[in-house]
Amino acid sequence: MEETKKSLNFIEQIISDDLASGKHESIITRFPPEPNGYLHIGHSKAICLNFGVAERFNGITNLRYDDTNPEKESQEYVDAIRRDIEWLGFNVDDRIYFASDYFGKLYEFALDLIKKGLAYVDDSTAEEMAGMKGDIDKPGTDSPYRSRSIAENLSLFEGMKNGDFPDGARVLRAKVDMAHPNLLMRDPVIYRIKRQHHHRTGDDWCIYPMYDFAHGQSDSIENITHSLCSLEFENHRPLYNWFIENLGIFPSRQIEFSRMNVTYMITSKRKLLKLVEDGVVTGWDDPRMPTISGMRRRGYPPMAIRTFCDKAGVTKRDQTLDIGFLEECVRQELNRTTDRIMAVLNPLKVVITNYPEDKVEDMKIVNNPEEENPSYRTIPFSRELYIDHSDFREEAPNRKYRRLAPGKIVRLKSGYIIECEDYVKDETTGEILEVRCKYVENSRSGEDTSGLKPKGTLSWVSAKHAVSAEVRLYDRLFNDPSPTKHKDRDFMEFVNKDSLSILNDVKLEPSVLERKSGECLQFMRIGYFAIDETSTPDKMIFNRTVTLKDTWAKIQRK
RNA sequence: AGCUCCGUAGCCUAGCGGUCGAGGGCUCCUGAAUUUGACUCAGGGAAUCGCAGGUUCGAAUCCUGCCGGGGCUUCCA
Repeated sequence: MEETKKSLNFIEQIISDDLASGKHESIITRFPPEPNGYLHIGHSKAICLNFGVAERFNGITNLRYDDTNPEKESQEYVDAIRRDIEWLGFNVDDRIYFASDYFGKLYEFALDLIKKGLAYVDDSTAEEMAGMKGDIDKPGTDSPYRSRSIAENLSLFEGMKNGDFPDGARVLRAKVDMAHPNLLMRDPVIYRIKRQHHHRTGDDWCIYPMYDFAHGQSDSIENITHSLCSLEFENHRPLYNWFIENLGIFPSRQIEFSRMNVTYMITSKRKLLKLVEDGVVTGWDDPRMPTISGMRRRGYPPMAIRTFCDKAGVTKRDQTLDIGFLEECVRQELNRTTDRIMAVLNPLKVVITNYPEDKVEDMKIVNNPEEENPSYRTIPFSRELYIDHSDFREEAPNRKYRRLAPGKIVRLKSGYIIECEDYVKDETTGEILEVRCKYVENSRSGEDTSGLKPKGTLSWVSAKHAVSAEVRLYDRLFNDPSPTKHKDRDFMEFVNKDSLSILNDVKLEPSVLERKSGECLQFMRIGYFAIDETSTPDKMIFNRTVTLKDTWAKIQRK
């Protein structure tokens, strides 16, 4: 059966046309992060787009660090960015570049512009320049230095490069048009003096190119055919093209798409940094962070993030995706890949009164029923078990209730059917301390001849075999879907104070001790949990990745 | 206000002049099945295609105007 061809997004259509018309024989895209922060969910869209589109059209993608502002950049970020991209599953081994590698060429480009009479050294202060820039509806005025001779510009620019002038004393500007309706075209600054140690070029340079002078030319140097960026750079495109035309270099084409927003998440590097610095979270990789490293630690599988980005699509409209959609992608991926284990978050002791004191049975249980050829393991069953507090009520609330209550029977998953006879309650606190049940001897899972049909199935753990662990329950970091969209309120006001709650005595089946750090498991009937990187066999720590869908909770809410 | 981009259900998206009395996904609702109230399956609800004109035998698709929303006035990227 022919699969219906997936439609092309608008960028893929452009590429497809360029290939069909012969404008390009093959394509090259690039992902150009500035190494001044960690990659987040928004970047993952750009990554998936650039690498995905290249893959689709048999092209290639460069990772290019846009490291032209040493003030904020560092090797730490360079490493983290690469790790995140590779974790998402994209190979960049032999295609890693740095804008800083082009500083020499960029300098030559600047010289070329000066010689063509298209760039000049300006001695004005930043304030003076701002004053001459004009306004949104007022044309700017020419700088008094705009008409300097080529020779003077050449020597002054060389002086800038040689460190003859203090930081900020002069800048190199492109000579475009001070009356241009697009503010970015009013003689933009293209080089500034900044004595700042660069993480790669060290102290080789004391002048650094601005974004507009570095980005397009770097694209061009690498023969990038399609330079995909977010909408905020739309106004930069005329400048991007102006430099390429006037320099007469390879014409890369910039195409803008809307960036991805996700409800209850923020994607401003500055704001994320504030969360880290203020100690709202434990670091860039805190499982509540929308960073790729945070999502990794949380247990989100890379494929889920990729699927999410692919399903989100690529357009130029403002895009705000429901965080529930992301979580659904995570569940879908985890459902097919994770093993199910027995876990009890809030342990309540169950004593099987008619089960022998010292008897232990190995019960067979499937690891992951979604696999084509499922494998099995065993878990111990004994007289004293734990079930979850939420699975017992002193009285069934309604006919839909399928769990345990006095007089009710229930199936213990992969174990026996039990009937509740009695329970022990602390009369002062009202807390249920213990539930007493009888098991049905011929109801053993897989060989049940009892004929009983309990409505509910509970998860359980043998008390004396249980492993106690810490479980971190994460909730959304903000309690407002768009914390940064309020004109009169700071996003920090919306931080969810209850975004983390810790359970210290979660009971797990003993097989968890064999699981590796980072592994994600389904706690049956509860959710997906990833073993934290700080977890040890002596003290296991799990991060809740996402809950399972919970229809019962929905019914109760009504 | 000047430039620029965008406007299809609560959210994302398909659509490229007739096959659209607008398709898909998420969400929502109902039912079936179930040793996970998960997964799966069946069905259902939800869209004045921003508005108004125009072109055309025919417009979500083309044109014009209007309305609404976003971005831009850093020696950041």
